[in-house]
Amino acid sequence: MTVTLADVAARARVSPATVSRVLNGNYPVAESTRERVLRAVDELDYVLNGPASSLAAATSDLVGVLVHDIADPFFGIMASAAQSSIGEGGSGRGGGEKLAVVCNTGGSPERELTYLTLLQRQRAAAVILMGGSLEDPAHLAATTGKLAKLAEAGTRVVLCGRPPVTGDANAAALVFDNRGGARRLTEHLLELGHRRIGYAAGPADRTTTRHRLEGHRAALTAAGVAEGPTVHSPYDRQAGYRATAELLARDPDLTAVVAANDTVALGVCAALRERGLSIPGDVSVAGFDDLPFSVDAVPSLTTVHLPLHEAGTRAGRLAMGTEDPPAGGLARVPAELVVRGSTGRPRE
Amino acid sequence: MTVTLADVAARARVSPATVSRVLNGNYPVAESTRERVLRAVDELDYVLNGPASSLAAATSDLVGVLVHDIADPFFGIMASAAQSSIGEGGSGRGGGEKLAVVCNTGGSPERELTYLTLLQRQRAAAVILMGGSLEDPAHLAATTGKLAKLAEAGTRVVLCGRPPVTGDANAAALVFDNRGGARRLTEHLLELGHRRIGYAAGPADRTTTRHRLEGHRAALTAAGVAEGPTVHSPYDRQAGYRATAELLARDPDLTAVVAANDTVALGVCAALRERGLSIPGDVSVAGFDDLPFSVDAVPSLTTVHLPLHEAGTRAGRLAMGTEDPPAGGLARVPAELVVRGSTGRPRE
DNA sequence: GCCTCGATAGAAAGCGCTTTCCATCGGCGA
DNA sequence: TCGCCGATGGAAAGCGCTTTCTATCGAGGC
Repeated sequence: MTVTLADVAARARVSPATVSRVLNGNYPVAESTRERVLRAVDELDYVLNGPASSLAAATSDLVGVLVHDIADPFFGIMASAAQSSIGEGGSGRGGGEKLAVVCNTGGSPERELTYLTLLQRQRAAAVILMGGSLEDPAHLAATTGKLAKLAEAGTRVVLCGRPPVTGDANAAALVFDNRGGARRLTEHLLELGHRRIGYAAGPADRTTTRHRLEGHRAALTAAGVAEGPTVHSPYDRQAGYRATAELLARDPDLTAVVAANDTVALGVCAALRERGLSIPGDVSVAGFDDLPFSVDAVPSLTTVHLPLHEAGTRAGRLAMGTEDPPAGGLARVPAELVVRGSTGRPRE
Repeated sequence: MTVTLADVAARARVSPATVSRVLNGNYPVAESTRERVLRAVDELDYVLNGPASSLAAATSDLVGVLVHDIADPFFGIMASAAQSSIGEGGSGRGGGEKLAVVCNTGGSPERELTYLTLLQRQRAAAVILMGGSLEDPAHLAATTGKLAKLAEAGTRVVLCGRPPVTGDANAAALVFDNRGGARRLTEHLLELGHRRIGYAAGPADRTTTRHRLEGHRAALTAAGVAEGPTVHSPYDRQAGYRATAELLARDPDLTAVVAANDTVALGVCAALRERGLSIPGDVSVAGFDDLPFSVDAVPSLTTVHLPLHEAGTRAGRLAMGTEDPPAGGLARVPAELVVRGSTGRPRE
């Protein structure tokens, strides 16, 4: 029914072994033979049976990319970049065509684990975990254990924007300088003269949230400025909207609000505007990530630029083995302050 | 080294066949036996070998989701919804755990074909194609042929936001009412009194572009209003920005600009604002899709709402076979006009 | 001119699972 | 009490490929 490798072999008048060798290209085959085989493949419209191939070779050409939320451009950009760089790599088995698959964990540790198991089951060639992780110890232990098992089974593990757990030696990690970026952002606000700064943070139990908050606090401490109100909430627009009400309730005289990320900042702006507060006239607003839309916001958003595309590309290369893992298994990705229109001097 | 099904069988003192049956659950196994097996699985930390399983069963639990651009929320939202509904479906083989993998074609027909081949190779259980297709006949023929082959091999094919090619009987299709939505949008502008309307269209060779443009023109024709300038460009912000310059050059007296989608509309707004034109005071602007950010735009965007989440969910269910395919294999998804702040009466 | 060696190609043994027969066993109707 | 049936579980034959391990054939080397 379906064409098998044996059919191709018969047609090309060679053994199945030879066909396999031509297809995988890691064994010398005479040019004339190769051509004959390729012609047969073409004529029969043969498609390799992936499962059979993976079974025999004990590895597949699947690369898993785990993200918290595909619909969020933060992940979309990284995932897309990773997928491109994975697609272009060309030396592996099966003609080097790797299938990069992105999986949406929804930020849930259970689904993360489920997907990791599924990928382990498929004998994935590599796994990339994007975005910060939950700091819940139980979750951390479970995930780390699973990753160790994957690594042991020959699956390459890459972390992108996720700090490695100590002892997690077999994963290459790309970590964003969230702390430094957040610090510079708050310093910028302080330099402008702000002294009452609210902070609309992300979920309390995420590494990313903690690091950004730490950077923010470090700047305040260094300047000897008292910390303003902080509200934790999810990484979405609604959250920013609601957090703003809370922030303002806690300190009606805020002159600036720092948001966990650009999306949250959008919500903050909407809430502020609704109360008749002008930006940055009455209140300055800052985001984080520098997502594409932040330049289009009105006013355009002061934020911290994260080279998401580059990071994703690099993660993809690491997963392919095209790029050597960084020394110590960990590379820092810089975060750069971008000053735009949403921040200014406080009034009076 | 790695634990195999045979190991589990030995430990549970049953045959491999029984273990397989317990794991796949489509055969009666005594409760006590089942428990023994599951305990053994747990104790040995056994993970099924996917390739082996797929090889023997001649099908895998992979579901491919092809999108033009993951980083675009339009696709992100649909893909994410599809992935959720696929993850929750629970009756298939391997415990019903399907692995929904999203693949980024970048809008390139070649990559689309490559991914389809890769999925065919993996014996995917289903494939979902999201977003309009290129209308290039060669491409259409190639893709249709490939889809036919997939269907023939038992892979379910679902189109979501992509019109089925005639004769492509074995695919279930969800099509957006792009024509109707665009028509209502332009009618809205006409009712407001606009007579000089520019159109920042998408790429000329996409079905989506064509349908939206057709709807727009239908409204104009019905009202007896002459068509304004139209510029084709990609579906991104930059494109909208540039298109606006062109549109204004062709007709400096435009009172409204309709954009191919919300993202493009954002670029249009930016360009307009930069020239000192107020929205909607000087020029009204409308988008399409109603992506989450459009409500946050300033002014908030008048657009056409597409139930992307619902469509994605439905596509996922169709792929899982959880939902019956629509009669005739084709279901229309409504597109609803949403009037917000970016459109108003033309001046004077 | 014979033997050795490099370059190719074939034979065959799995890879780890599923699934089609069968075999077995306890219970129930006659 | 005997035979038959439904409910379970085992044996074994693959699924389609990869990959040793060999075999063969020319070309040189001495």
